[in-house]
Amino acid sequence: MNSVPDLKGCDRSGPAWSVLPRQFYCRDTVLVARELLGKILVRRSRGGTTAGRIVEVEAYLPHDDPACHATRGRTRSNRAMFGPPGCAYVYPIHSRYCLNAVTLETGVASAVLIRAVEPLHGIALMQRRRGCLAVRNLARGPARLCEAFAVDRRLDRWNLARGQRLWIVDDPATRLRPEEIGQSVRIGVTAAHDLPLRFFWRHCPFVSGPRGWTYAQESPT
DNA sequence: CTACCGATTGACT
DNA sequence: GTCAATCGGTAGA
Repeated sequence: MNSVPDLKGCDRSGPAWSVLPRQFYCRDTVLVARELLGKILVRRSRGGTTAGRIVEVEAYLPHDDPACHATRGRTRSNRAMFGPPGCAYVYPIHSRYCLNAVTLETGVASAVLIRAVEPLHGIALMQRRRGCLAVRNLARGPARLCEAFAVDRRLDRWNLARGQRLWIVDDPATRLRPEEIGQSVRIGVTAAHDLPLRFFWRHCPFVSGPRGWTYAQESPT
């Protein structure tokens, strides 16, 4: 269950890629967000398998973060965020979907939004699902990503640590150095637009956002 | 029930 | 660069 035999063409000779365990997500949300950069998102469905490298994420915090969907309390719609870490939180917006990974601990609502991946495997399938040929645009943006990976509400609360249907694997060959990680304010949010909780792989063409942002922001701290 | 709004995208000037 | 389509979630009558 831990190997990814389907990933022809992007598998590398070296240590086997392992599914990120629940423990990975049971940590500080910003830390999880930064470490998710470079990991591989995998989706296996009846139509086939797609995989892509995570290059852009945003953190949504449990406290003092008005942009977090759970900031006004628990509802039927956002209950995934209050559930166990390591599960998916799929939220509909503008008749599309966005994929999050729940973090921290059960009962505390926090998550990492996966905003963009670099398509690695199953590109033809993504092109068909998206109705788009340009590889750069297949999964650049949270809703595009979900369409390319056939992620919808049925995967809300799905356990990403199971290694089935939808999961994330470590790629030991890819470790981002701190200077390769850019940081900026989150895109599109109206509340808390001052918090720098977006993290992305600098100089990566598969990152979303207005032109220039990719290279503009330096990471403080 | 209605009214408003959004963690978006793609088309267009 | 600007802008509107689109629809589920949420709040409020």
